Amino acid sequence: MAKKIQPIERCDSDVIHEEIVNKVREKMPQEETLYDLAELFKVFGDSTRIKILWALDESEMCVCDIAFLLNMTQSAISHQLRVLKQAGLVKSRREGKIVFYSLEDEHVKQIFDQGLIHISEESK
Amino acid sequence: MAKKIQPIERCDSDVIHEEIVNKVREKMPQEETLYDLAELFKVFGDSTRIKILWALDESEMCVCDIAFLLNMTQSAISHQLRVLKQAGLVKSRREGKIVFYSLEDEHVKQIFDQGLIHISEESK
DNA sequence: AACACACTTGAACAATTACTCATATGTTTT
DNA sequence: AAAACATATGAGTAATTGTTCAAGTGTGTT
Repeated sequence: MAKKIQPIERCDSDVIHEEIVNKVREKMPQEETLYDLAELFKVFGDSTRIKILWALDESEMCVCDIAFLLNMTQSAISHQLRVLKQAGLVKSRREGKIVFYSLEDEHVKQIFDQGLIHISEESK
Repeated sequence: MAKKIQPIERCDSDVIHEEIVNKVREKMPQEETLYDLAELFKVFGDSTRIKILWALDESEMCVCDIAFLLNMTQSAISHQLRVLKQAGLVKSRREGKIVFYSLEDEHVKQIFDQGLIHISEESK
């Protein structure tokens, strides 16, 4: 993305909404927390990764099986697994030549479910 | 992102993992559902939008107040509000010159909370 | 040792994206 | 009607990202 910043002129309704803005500012979580939260959701924001996570929620799988399941190259899957691992969403275990991946914890499913609730509401 | 596709050669462990892959494939939701889910999380995957959503969870606000709160231009905020509106996450209401935005429903907070749980687990 | 297999990694490229800037729209005030 | 304000929108741009391709690492087999 690009750069942020710059001094912003406040609109004329300043006086009117001053209190609201101050109240909201007080209650906002730390900048860093919100950034981390965005980073986490960014990881969920790709259909390949969503599919991988969904698959792993069903069963531990090796890289080549995930690639086969999703009809993608091992390389592409491996790159995405790296992203998922860095986000702390999956873990791996080597068994000879094969590396098995599985979900790191059960939060993934819960995050999915909340998303699905929104989607199903939407399509009404 | 680039394009997907291509015929993928299955790895040699075919026979061994065939059953698992088939079982997982059966249980996977529709392609479109997973795509929509990724699209939804993509919207959450930007810290500006996360901040806007968080602010609106505290209080209905007009564009210029959000811009002031986040120290960004009205234009930038307006562009992001458009994205949020298209995703069905926020709604707007005009009052004279001013347009007030608010959350469309209460799912937003719940999706946040799940994300925060993951983050706090992570930092242990 | 040489080879094959499962996976990882780095560079390159196309597609996407978040912002800026300039301009347009809609509303109120004069 | 003209001017001012709040917001929206389109084009342009720099940064980011997901995939491909080629080459690398690690493990088992011959």
